[in-house]
This record gives sequence, C-alpha cells and structure tokens, in this order.
Amino acid sequence: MPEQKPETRPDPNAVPVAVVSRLSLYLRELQHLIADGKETTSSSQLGRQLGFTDAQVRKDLAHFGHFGHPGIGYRCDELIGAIRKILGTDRQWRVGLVGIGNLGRALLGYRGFEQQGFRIVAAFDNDPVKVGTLVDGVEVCSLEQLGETINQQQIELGMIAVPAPQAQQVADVLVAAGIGGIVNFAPVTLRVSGQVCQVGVDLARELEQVTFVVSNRIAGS
Amino acid sequence: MPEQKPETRPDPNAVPVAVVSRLSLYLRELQHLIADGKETTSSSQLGRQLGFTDAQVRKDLAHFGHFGHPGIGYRCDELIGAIRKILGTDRQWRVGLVGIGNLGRALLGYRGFEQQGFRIVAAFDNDPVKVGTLVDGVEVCSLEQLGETINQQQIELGMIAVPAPQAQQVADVLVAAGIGGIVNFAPVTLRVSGQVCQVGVDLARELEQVTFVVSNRIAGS
DNA sequence: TAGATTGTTAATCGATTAACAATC
DNA sequence: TAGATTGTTAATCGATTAACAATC
Repeated sequence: MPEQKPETRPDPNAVPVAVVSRLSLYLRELQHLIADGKETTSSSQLGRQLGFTDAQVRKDLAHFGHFGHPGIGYRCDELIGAIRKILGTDRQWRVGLVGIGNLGRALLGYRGFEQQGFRIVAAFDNDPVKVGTLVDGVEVCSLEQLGETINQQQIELGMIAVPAPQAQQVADVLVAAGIGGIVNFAPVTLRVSGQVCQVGVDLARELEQVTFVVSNRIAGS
Repeated sequence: MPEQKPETRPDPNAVPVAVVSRLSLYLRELQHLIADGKETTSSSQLGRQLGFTDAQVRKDLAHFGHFGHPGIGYRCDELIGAIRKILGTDRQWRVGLVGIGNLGRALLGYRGFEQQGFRIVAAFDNDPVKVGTLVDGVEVCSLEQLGETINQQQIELGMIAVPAPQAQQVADVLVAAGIGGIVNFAPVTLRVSGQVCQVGVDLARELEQVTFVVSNRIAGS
C-alpha cells in the first residue's frame, strides 16, 4: 500500500527568512504585472525585474508547492493567490498602533497597508491631549487600555511607533496581552518571548546602508 | 626593505551587505550602552544583546580593522567613532525628501534622523496647495525645481515618499541631478543607474514577514 | 512537433561558527 | 601571573546557481 503522500507543508522554521522576504517582492511585482494587463509571467521575467536569477525565483516558490506550468510559466492571478496564502495575507489582519507621534500618524494614514490586507483598528498614546481624538477615523485610546483593547478588539498584530525608551515596556504589554506579532519602528532591539514574532524597522539604519556605499564609492574611485 | 603595509581599506564591494546592515545595529547598541554609562563592552555582550554569536561580531568588525583590545574588549566611544566612520555618518548628510503626504510629513518630523547625522534640507511635492508652505521648518518646493535644487543645495541623498506610480520618474530626476543615493518608500522596484545606491523600504512587506510566521506557527502547532 | 519553461538535483559559492594562539 | 578577550584560521553550514529531464 502506498504511503499517504504527505501534504507539502514545510516546517516554516525550515524556510529561510530571505525566501519569505523575496516572496513579498514577487507579490508586488505580480500585482504590477496584473495592473499592466499581463496574464502570465515566468521565473526569468520576475527575476529580471527584481534583480534575481530565474533559478532563484523557481527555487523560492518550490519551497511551498508547484505553482507554475512547464512551458507556460506562472499565471499572475494564480500565483498572487498562492503567495498571499503562504504569507497569510489572504485575509484581513487587525492591527493595533501604539504611539501617535509623527510616525504613528503617518502609519495610520498610509494607504499601502489596506491594499495588502492590514487594517489598523486601534491607536494608543499616553498624551492626554491626543486620547479621545479621532485620527484618520480611528479613536486614540490611552495606553492603560492597551492590554484590554487588544483582547476586546481581537487585535493580532502590533506596531510600535513610540520613542525608543518606551518601546520595551509597550512590547511587554503587547506580549502579555497575547499579541501574535510586532513591527517595531523604535531604534531598539526588543526582548520578546520566543512565541511572539518581532520585526524591527529602523529608518536611520536604511539611510546608513546608503551612506556606506556612497562614501566608499567616492573614496575608492 | 619591508613592503609598505597597505591600508586596510577593503574593496567595499567585497563586504557583504549583511555585515554592513549589522554594523548599524552594533552602533545603536553601543549608543545605548554609552547612555547607560558603560565604558567598554565585548563581542559576547554585543552578540548576546542583538542575538548574534560573539564570533560573528568580531568577524564583522575585522572586515574593517582592529578596533578591540585583547583581554579588555571594545571601548564604546572608540567603536562608535570607528563604525560611524565606516558607515560614513561621521559627518552630516544633506537629504532631500520628495512627496509630502502622510509618510513624507512623518519623515520630516522624525527625530531619529538628526541623531544619526541626517538632515532633511529640502522637501518637494507637486500639490500646489503644499508648495510654498513650511513643514517642520522646511519649505516645500515644486517638483519642477527638484533637479535644480538638488544641485544648489548640495543634496546628496534622496528619500522618495510619493505614490508608487510616480516613484520611478522621481527617481529618474534624482539620478539625472547627480544624487548619490536613494531610499525609496514606494512599493516598487526602481530601475536606477548602477552609479546610484538604492535601498527600498516597503512597510507592508515588513508586516507580511510577521504574518507569515504567525500564520504558520498557529497552523503548525 | 518544436519551443518554452518548470521543478529539482548536483555543484558552487559564500557566510557563519568553532577553536585557539596572541595579547593585555 | 591568571583570567579575559581579541583577531584569525579552518571547518561547517546553508544558500545560490547551473544544468537538465519532465512537461505543456
């Protein structure tokens, strides 16, 4: 009797983070292709546009299943659906935003989130002047209500946009409230339980990557 | 006669980008240590706090010189100076910001840039209502003045915070004006001349990295 | 069919880690 | 000195690329 063919559902820990990060890029590119009226694409086209080899594109996708059609390529809409399912963005995610300063306000107003399935449903700040006000249609709550609201509103993801010194204690509250994952915009490395996924975004750091290249290019040439 | 010992100035292309990206993290951590009154640290301490091995910390730094003291470790202020020099942030950089929407305004107000040596000296938008106004002390100029102003104001770096469909043409103008590097916040892959360093920051993409982990953790456990 | 393109294996390449002599 | 920690080499590990049979 043949063994039951096991579902190709790889241990997510076995998938390199670099692969997942490229998956998002493939998704963006496919969305652009669809917008341009393209029905299908190929690993070499995707690779060319993003600066990868065709082999890498195929290998990355092969981690998760067979999405292509030999001789044809990939159907854009099919692959978009597949990648969204892999990334978990085939549904809406309820997001809580902590810190309504300059950056927080921008995140609240940023249209790019909704397009990809993210909805900021609650905002928090400890400035009494801001609490109770409506920013982009979302009411600002006090930080004291953070844990409580996470549960009531069924918030699954948190974004931290508070000043660096406050970021860790906000993270602690989010974790205690059972948040699933955190995107942290404060320039500190957070210590969170291994149960909670954390990604850090440091805007100045991105600029530093550029200055390294620019400085050394000028010096070297 | 002994050969002139060549300056340890490695081909910047030979330094993996991952190393440079960690350099920024070391810098942040060292700044926190200084703020806490610490004078010295060690590769194992830095590694522990950031989640790397001690060997990796030493190897990364060894790409650029000998900054440590055997038996002692690293002097925080010394290493901060060394890393800033490597990253090129031992001086101020003049930055131009294109796109004064939600995100652009936040970038203008973000304090984290100045702390690391970045100064936004010009802002651009093609909305006539915004042109001429003052945002965070910076006058908003028309996009038509972009190329001209880059040169007059000696702007070396550009940040793009316009909607995705306009990002490429903004990048083209920046490149034509001789910009050194670009940080792009629009969710598109820009095509720029190889002479210009480009880094992309896609906020939704960061969230997708989190949802991947959260989705699959829940599914798997 | 001929041409195109996938999924996958094996080979290559590069990055991380472990270990240790040199140093303070 | 003994203990601590670096810088560096060699060994390991993992990721990328090249190549090609299978497929449409």
